[in-house]
Amino acid sequence: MRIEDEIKQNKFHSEYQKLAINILFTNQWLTTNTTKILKPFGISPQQYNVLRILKGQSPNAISVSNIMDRMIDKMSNTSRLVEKLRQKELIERVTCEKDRRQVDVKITKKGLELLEKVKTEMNAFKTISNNLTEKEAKTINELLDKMRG
Amino acid sequence: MRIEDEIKQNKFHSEYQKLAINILFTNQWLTTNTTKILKPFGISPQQYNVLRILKGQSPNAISVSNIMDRMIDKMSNTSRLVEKLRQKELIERVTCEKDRRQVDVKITKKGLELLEKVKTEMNAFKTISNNLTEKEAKTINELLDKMRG
DNA sequence: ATATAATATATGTATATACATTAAATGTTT
DNA sequence: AAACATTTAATGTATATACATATATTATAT
Repeated sequence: MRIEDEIKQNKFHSEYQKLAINILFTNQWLTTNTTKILKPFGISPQQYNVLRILKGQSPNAISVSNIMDRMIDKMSNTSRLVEKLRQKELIERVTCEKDRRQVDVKITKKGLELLEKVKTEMNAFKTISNNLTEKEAKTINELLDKMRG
Repeated sequence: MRIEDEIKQNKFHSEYQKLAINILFTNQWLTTNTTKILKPFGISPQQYNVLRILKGQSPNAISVSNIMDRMIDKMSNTSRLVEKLRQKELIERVTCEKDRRQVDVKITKKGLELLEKVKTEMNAFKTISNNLTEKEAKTINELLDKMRG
């Protein structure tokens, strides 16, 4: 559905202004869908992001600031997100011996198992790949990168 | 900067997965920039969205649910956002006489003046139009609409 | 060696968000 | 008209977020 109809606004100041609004709206659409998929698993999209970062490093541990660098939302409160995941036993947290300021974080077996289950559900959300060709997806990716400069 | 470098992830499962992450990241980038511009004016991006919707209807008033339909983020707590704006005297709120469940909301002179000042600052944020041609912006708009189905 | 700066993480706080529930007014059915 | 359903808005509540500040540790400068 056209963004014009989604937010009942039929004129935009420019194609650029429309693009800004379209990105905000599309993000909302995507986040709502993801949140719904994750809800039965008891984790938020941001916690999911952290788990996937940790899976990428597994079986190694990485520091909290290292996680932050890799997060989609840089402004997140990574310490508290990590603590939430620890309470659910999805990750482990140990003070680094070499630099005692750092905290080494590692995904647990339980965390990896949860990600596997989530993956099945995520694969069911095929709207994007149903509606776009791979070439079109690539075009958007290149233009978004160009846009941010 | 390429999304790969922004989040230090050099391989993606597919162009589609990369696109989902790119949209989330670009949204974050855009929201951070907008929040910074709005901060000196004491309003959040969501409050700004409501003000612009009301400006679009001005000098007429519209109901809270009507505002919600036009908002980028449909899940927002429009009642509370409206109340915040009323406290700042940027909008007025009157119970509708014809249907006493409804509340008619209208932007004030002060609200319109604030939007004018914000506009000047927003115009200074030219990153998008500097980095993309109008045709490229249009391409993304069309593809995002297509993507959501 | 001591003072100062820089770094890593955690905490405090106000606001925002998601979602469920409530309350009031209006519509619909019988 | 009475009972029930729907709509509109507000409120309650738990969690998340943004941003400032604090604390501990390590690095650097004097």
